[in-house]
Amino acid sequence: MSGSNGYKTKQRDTILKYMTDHKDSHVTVNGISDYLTGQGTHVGTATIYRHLERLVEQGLVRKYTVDSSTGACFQYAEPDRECHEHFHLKCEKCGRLIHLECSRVKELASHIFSEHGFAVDPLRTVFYGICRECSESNASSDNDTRKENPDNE
Amino acid sequence: MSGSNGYKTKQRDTILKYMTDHKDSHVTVNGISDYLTGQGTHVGTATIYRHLERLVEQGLVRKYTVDSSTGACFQYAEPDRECHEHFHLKCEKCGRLIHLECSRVKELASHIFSEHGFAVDPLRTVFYGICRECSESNASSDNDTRKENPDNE
DNA sequence: TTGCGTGCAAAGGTTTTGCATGGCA
DNA sequence: TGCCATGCAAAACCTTTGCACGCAA
Repeated sequence: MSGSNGYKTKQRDTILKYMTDHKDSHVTVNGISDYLTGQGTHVGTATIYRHLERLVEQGLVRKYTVDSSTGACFQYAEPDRECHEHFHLKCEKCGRLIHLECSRVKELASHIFSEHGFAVDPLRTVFYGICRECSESNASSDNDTRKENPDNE
Repeated sequence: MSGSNGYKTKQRDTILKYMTDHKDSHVTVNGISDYLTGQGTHVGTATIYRHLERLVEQGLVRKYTVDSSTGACFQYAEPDRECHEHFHLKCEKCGRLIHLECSRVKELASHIFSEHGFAVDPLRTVFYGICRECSESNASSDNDTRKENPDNE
């Protein structure tokens, strides 16, 4: 347990600011790097990885792994309200990652815990299926949108 | 949606046998490859990937992604049981796969479809978390009950 | 014979690591 | 001044893809 969070550097502030500015969506290391480079505030990839890893350890950032062939997703976790738990829907057709902020899902997690003794981890749990757009366009023709980079809304 | 499962080859049988022999634990591509090579039945990595991908599409195998920096995990799913009817809980501690027969979960799937337009696929969706036994013994200090990592490090 | 399956290697992508340098405390 | 942080590149992985050849049907 190290009491210090490390030095306060410009890169640390830059990354943390980016995370808090995008706390409503999940981001990738590539996305962060590209954005910062575009802003003229280039930060090395290794530095981003190292900071993100530390932030995850500190509980300030959550790490999602949707697919093993794509990269990891990160999202800022507000330290105030830990109840900010939502689940993710992953469309197997277009690869989109949808945030599901729904009380019913949280109720189910509570039910599974109280009745079945299983503590569901929202961080790891992803619902796989077909999203509305894809299921509508699926009936007519085949859209062969392979699984690839998730968008960033 | 092709009705055929492809040719019946020696490699296909070998991989499928390995999966059914290890249906109580999840395995990695590397683990399969190493084991088969040790047995003198070498199968190319690409072939393993291609077969696993097909088996996942057929619903015979489930694919887990625990972490993006490690590889994907696969586990055989018995076709006998009506696994399309219920969901699965995967304990991240002991690796056990729990079949959850619960109407509340099905209700949730219906809710997500009707309200959010997303058709959840029960075959692919797995709830990650900690099972009752592991959370009870969690107070003590057994941390790594990994039974399926022969030579990781 | 036809066409899929296989193996090997190369490619493509993500994440980690080594090392010299720069910056915080 | 002493370390930690950073950047760059290389390394280490995981996974996919291309292509020639083999084998099932």
